[in-house]
Amino acid sequence: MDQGKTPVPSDFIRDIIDEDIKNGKHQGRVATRFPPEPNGYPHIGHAKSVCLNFGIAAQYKGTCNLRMDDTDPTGESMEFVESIIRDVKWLGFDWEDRLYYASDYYEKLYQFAVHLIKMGRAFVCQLTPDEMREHRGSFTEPGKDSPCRNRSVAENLDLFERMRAGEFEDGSHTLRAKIDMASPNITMRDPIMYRIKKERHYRTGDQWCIYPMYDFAHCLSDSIEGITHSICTLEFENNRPLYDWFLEAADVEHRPQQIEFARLNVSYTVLSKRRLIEFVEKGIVAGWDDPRMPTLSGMRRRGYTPAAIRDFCERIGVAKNDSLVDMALLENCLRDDLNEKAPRVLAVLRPLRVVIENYPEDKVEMLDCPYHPKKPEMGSRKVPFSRVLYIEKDDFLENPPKKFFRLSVGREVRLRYGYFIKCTSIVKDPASGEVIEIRCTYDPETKSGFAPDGRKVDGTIHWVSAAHAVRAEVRLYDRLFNVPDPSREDADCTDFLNPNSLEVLHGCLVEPGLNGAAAGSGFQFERLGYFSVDAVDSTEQAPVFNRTVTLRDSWAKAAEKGGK
RNA sequence: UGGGAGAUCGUUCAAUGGUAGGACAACGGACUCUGACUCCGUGAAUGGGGGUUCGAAUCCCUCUCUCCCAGCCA
Repeated sequence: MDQGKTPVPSDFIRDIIDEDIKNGKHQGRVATRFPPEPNGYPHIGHAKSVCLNFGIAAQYKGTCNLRMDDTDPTGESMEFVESIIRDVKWLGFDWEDRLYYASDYYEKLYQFAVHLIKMGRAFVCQLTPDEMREHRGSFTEPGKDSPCRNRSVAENLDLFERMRAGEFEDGSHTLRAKIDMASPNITMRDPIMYRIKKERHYRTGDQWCIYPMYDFAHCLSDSIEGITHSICTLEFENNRPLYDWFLEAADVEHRPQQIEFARLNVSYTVLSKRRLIEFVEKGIVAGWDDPRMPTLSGMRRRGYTPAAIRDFCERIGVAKNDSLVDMALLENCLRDDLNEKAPRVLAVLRPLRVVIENYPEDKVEMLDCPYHPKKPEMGSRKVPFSRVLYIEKDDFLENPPKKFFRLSVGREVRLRYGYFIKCTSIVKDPASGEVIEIRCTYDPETKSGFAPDGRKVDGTIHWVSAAHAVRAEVRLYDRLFNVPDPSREDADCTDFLNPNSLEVLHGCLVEPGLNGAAAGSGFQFERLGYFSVDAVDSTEQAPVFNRTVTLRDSWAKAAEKGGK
């Protein structure tokens, strides 16, 4: 597993832990957990939590458990469990043998519930959902006690047992904590602990028809596992008193501490699981691993590296402010990592034919091209050079503006790791007027990349040999949305979908060495960006590339400004 | 509206009574067989108003704004 950069641990959570250790709380032990509900694929927002929890555990030489918080059978599945396991592993974290499921605690939780009933702290309620809502009151008005609130312990015990036995219909009965219907914190108004759902659970099957609610299950699961610091997101702040209440009421010896931090938001993307599910179901994207998705599986397929994501999670920091992190930071982290690791190769996305008139017809030279300009240890490969080449369409302009460093009639450029070539004339399609071929001469003395007479060229462009190049399909991805904060702009953020988030390029040409390159491997196409192999066409062995991220391009930026 | 939480460069995270700093973004320059990379530099912030103090981002008061809570979701 590749290692990321060293963590820079300093945030309010670590301050709390330092203080706890100083005070000997939990005997100085640190135990965290990452507790996803397996009802979707994990995304970059989960990565923040994963890095935080596992990072803290590592820093304090503690442990971090992976726990499936599967207390609601609706929407949960083994497919999602598997995606979580795969992606957390991929990120580079190891929970050793500590993979747990809240569903494994169902019996224990049931016994805790029985205990609460016996202590007179919970009761079976027969209010309908509508009545329950009505009894709950509002922000400004206190709630009303349920008529069932003062049942005897014996009756509650009996009813709860029968709930478990399946005697009642969904929604007809609930088990509720007896707290305070007048609490200003609505979470504390006799919250539901168990509901009846005669639904098959992906792990426990039909064994249970009552399922514990989050607030009841989570704190006790933490306690069972000996978690010391239960780190969750800000929306659970209101639930913290309840977290503590259940721990106290259940009379457990171990009392974890809940700490909340702000969840991640990234500009131009949406990280709401509900919405991601919607994109998949509506076919807005091709699936959970669509390279445009902010899911870890999508990002992996796009060519993101675990190290880049870990680095990002460190750089964004941990705080309690609502924040919207600039996508540019994520891309910067990725470029930082890829810049070190990605081999450089030659590829042409939009080919323009070049004929070198003074180069022999049948001659082929194998030019030595290093894989990384600053890392000779990465080695090199031989790339064929011949009379007919293809260059990037963008690298030739018939009427170049002043600061254009590339090819134009009468101008000379260097072919990367090749020769200087000079454009002598162009061939146009008589019908469209489009430039379809450019004719050049080369200077045989410039093979080293330099001219013996010391003359310089403005630009160096990339190329492939026509006779040797491999055809490839290249998919260019862009942000899924065209507003920075789609989820805050409107309830239905699909109004802000970027229609150009995917562009498929056929007829791209890559250097021969990329023939049959392994799926998942990543490269930098010189001057074009970072690309990763999505798949290899089984019949032609032709690679299909995803563009991982673009290179910074000051020319494009200048051109964009100048054009306006 | 009741309760909870938060407000620092464009963005994000620091600074916990003593020179407001880093990263990303922006801009400028140097270098360059990738207009990349790298390096150097510049501009840029304490939500408003009071108070305490020799000194306040930090403590107090007040105002404003933002987010979360009225699922038998998590």
